[in-house]
Amino acid sequence: MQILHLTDRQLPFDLDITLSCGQVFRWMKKENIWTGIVRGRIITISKTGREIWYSGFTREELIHYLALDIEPSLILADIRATITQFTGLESDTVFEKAIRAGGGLRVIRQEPWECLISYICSQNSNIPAIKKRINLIAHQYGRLLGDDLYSFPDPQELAECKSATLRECGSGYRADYILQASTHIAQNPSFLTSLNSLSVPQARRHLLSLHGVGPKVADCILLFAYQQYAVVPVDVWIRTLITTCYPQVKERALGRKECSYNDIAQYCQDLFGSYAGYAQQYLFAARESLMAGSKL
DNA sequence: ATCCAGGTACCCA
DNA sequence: TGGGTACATGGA
Repeated sequence: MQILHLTDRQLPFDLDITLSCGQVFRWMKKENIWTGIVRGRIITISKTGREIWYSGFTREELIHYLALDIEPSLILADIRATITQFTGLESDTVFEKAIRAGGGLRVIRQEPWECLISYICSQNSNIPAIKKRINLIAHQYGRLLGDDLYSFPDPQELAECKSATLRECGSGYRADYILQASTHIAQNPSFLTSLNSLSVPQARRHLLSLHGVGPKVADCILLFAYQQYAVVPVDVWIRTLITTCYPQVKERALGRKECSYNDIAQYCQDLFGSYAGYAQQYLFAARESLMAGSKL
């Protein structure tokens, strides 16, 4: 067990929100200790005040995974400046409310492979169901690491499994998506790492070529696994929240019945700027209180 | 019981 | 391109 003391520049940091907000699905909290599996290793993290107690990671790995090397104040300042520039207003009530609720949230650095499968699994499901599904897949196909904790299966391991048993993990119709993506990655081992050297639009096109990966899933992977902080995944919550809190966005539908995926994403990028994806996470994490506040 | 969820593929005009 | 629908499953 090691200790990391957070500096002023690393604040605010909220471990609970960061690991439970629905960006990553396999962390579990028991008696103030979070346990997770990253790259086949068991990791524990807990936080009391400014001290982070951890095991399984080196200090550098911990900082990298939790993105503690990025100063939240700089991100916040950038987003606020863009809001002011775009709206002409001094501050944004909705965004500030989200920050008060969850300003300590960090967008963590996930492994591309597990992130890809996780978000294929996520479609048309609520977060508790997604967590259960992914944990069942790890339990079924991963290696036992100890204490009922399993590694996330690698592409070969998943590619070799049967559609029917995948469905027993609660995957439903997503089983074939998982299978096809696994097969593709197993046959093209450099697929995910090669995305690092591509532009965002190119990387997005590559991700969209996978069966079962649409715009929302591709954008989640770009944001969570490739640190493309300007990318804004648009799920049903964000769509509802943006159209409710920022009704001006409907002007962008231009004769169409509803805003398109891209209308919403582009509006967020115009409003929040180069950290729009980060801003999206703040809004997503605070969605209940924000929607309650807007009486809808 | 009914509705809905960090959507996508597929079809049609 | 935009609009509609089926899809398996589990949570609330």
